[in-house]
Amino acid sequence: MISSDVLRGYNDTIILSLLLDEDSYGYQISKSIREATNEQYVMKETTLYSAINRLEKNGYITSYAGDISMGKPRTYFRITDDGRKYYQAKCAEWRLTKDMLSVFIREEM
Amino acid sequence: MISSDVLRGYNDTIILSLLLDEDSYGYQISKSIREATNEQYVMKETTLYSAINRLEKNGYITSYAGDISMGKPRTYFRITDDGRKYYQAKCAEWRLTKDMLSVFIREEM
DNA sequence: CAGACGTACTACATCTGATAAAGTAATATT
DNA sequence: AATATTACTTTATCAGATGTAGTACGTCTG
Repeated sequence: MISSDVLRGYNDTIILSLLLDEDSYGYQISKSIREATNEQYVMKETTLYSAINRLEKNGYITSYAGDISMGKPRTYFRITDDGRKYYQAKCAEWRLTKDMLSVFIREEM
Repeated sequence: MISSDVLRGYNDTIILSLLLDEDSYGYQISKSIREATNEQYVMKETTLYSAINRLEKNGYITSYAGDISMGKPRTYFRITDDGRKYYQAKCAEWRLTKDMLSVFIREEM
């Protein structure tokens, strides 16, 4: 089981990474994450939407009404230029963090 | 400069990793972290001590009075068997998390 | 030997992101 | 019209990080 604490602050990055490929909406984003991680990481519904709202508030994504499948119409999200920049910055930060923490992680004992 | 928020949940692991080598006390642990990361990561004083208190409360470390250098006597910390187990579990968790998140991190764009 | 100084913490308040529980909204189906 | 389905929103709570400030204990200096 994956600790959500270490991913804290990276849920936004995960979502942006998917939106780089194509516009998407809540349920599909959630599904993509599950599939990309072989069901290892399932982002909670409230975590997903609070991340989405934060991203939109920060100007990293924009939304537009989409088509209907069954039920309430979907809201699609598209990454913005600021979102791309933020994504790149977070990727760089992640690489630094990863290398740094690896100093304290031992393969075997 | 790395934000400790990124490492949230792994500050405990970092401290345990240092205590695997030798017993230590607050100030020295802090210094070791700085040195091991080439000053890239400087754990805040309050973060350090709150992590230490949490570790002790959870039974992952024990403390004993040490000698004096100048000022208040040091409290030394020693990792327990439970602490070793916890450390190993966190290392395993970290490897999983690292691989998982790497799916969403792109080297270049 | 009193007061300044240094080391080693502790207390308290605040912030952010994750998340549980529950509710709302819009549309299709029966 | 009632129910089901999909797509969210609202509200409240929690933990870990961190800023600000203060305390405790010892040495050093005049």
